[in-house]
Amino acid sequence: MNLFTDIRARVLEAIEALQSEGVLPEGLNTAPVTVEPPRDPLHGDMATNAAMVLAKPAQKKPRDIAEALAAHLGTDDRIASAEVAGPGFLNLRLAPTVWQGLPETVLTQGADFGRSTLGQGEKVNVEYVSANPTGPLHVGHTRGAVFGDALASLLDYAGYDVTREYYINDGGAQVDVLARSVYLRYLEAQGHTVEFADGTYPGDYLIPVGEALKNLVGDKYVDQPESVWLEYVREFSTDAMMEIIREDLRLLNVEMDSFFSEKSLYGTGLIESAIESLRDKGLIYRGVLEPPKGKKPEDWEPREQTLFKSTEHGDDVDRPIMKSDGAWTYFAPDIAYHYDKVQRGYDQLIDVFGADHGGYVKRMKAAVSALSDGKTPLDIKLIQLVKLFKNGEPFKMSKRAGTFVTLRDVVEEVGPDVTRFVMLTRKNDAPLDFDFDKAVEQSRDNPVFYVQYAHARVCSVMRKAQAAGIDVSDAALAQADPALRAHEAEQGLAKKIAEWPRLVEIAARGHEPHKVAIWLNELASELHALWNKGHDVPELRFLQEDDVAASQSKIALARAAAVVISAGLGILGVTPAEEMR
RNA sequence: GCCCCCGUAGCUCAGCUGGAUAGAGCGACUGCCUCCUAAGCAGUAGGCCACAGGUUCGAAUCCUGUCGGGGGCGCCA
Repeated sequence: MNLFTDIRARVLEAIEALQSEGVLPEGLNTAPVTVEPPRDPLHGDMATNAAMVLAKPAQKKPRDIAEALAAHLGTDDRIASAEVAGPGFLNLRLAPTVWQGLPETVLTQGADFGRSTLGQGEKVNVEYVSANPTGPLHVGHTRGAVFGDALASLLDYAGYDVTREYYINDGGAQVDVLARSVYLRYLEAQGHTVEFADGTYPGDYLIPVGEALKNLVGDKYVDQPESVWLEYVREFSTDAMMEIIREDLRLLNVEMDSFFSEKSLYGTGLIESAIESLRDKGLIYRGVLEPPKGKKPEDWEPREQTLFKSTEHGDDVDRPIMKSDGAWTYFAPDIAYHYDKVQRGYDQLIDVFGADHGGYVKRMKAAVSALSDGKTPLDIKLIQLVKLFKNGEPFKMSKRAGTFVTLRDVVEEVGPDVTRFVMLTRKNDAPLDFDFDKAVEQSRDNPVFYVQYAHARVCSVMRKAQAAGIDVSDAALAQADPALRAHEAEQGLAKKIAEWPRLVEIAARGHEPHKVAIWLNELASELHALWNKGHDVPELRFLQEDDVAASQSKIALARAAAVVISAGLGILGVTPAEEMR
């Protein structure tokens, strides 16, 4: 149930009525008509721009249209008043009974209040994390993991059929590097002294992998050339790394529906058929690219390569898909992978990349556009860096030295709930400061705590009420008398709650889960405010001494807020706290 | 040189598929605990929404340009 779309539908009815009365001409485009909360609550509960956007096509004064609409809308018993304001806004005030009745709706629908049909069951593939299987996940991956997971949940809640997918980059040279590094650890486990040259991974996390390899194959690969052991060790190592990564994701409560291996594209004809598909469209040719300007390419020399005409689909230059030695570039398997996604019948694709991959956005979009004949939209969300702070000091990491702050480090320090929430309080494309101290601080400026606390307060009231023998089951609260929560301040909270379904749609449409986190903070603020008003105005306290009916009615409102907080936190993957400790 | 992102209160940031007098937290100042958790609430102060044009009934929001910050730019993944 979305009050805003309900009322918008009512406005459109009024427009139609005016058309049949001949006041407005037929054939007006009503798509730009919106019904939204006004910036200033003094203007009312909802405002529509209908009169202003229709004024020009209808060749009438906005205020005249607004007056006519107001006359029609005034007859709806949900609408208490409709007044024309400013340049032609129509401000609507809803009947108090609408707000008083809201908790009943919420408590009847539970977590489904806010669930939307926006997605119409469309199939969406959200690809995220997709870290190279060369080591544990670090903080940067963590943000991508949390973002992708929350986005997937949000889209699911908004009515999409979502697949969470991880693309395993196990086909390139970096897994050979991994294999060599593990081989060194293997030799080490055999008692050899080894040295980690540049271009190997010196991290300690490979020590147990080397040992495990020793336990499995004994000394079979000692003193053997790479050609003997590379393939086996590579497979063994990537499997071990993926196990570590899956375990890291479990720590964050991220669960993938599907893992797609890059390696599975090689030698199976999948890359070839993807490229063939492009060739059929006349988008593959042999050619020589211009050198990039302004970047002084030291060893640049013209080479003829096999190119994808990505410029036909919005890219700046055409991109090589095959090296001059005839091997595929990394872009080729990426094309094949996305071709596979298109073939699997998704209506929409979303890729979550690190911000350092910003240069690949256009070519990937071009590829998907070409492969799907423009039918499958691809949205690429870039995740900016996470800057870590501890004791006010920036926390540095160095992958080269093998010491970096891992996902596990963060989660073990502050827990999955805090990790997830903090990472979702900023837009994906804005850098994020993550302060370990602030993240666990219990104060107003820690949004995790603040929202959790609001939920816990409601739970606290309910415990008190229950102890007093009051039935606070959702079923009982839904039956409570709405008229006993008629105070203006109580309606204020109800109005905030009523925004939830609309917020879900806005956040889902924009692929912006951070909006959920920010809105939850606002909702929590409304609840804390009402709570504190109870200090001065006893009738606003949720628990009314010796008045079961009033208590139930007011607690129903609080409980409705808690239900929505819980649903919102659920999308973010954060557990709502029952009490604070 | 080209492409992408960003520039909003002293600080950290919301708001951006155009809407009325631009918001929140922190910091500063002032109030509120005989009362469901003061781990909270209320209020005051603080702005040329980087700059200049354009589109529009209306621009922080869309377009163009300038300046400033970050990221990226053919065989590397």
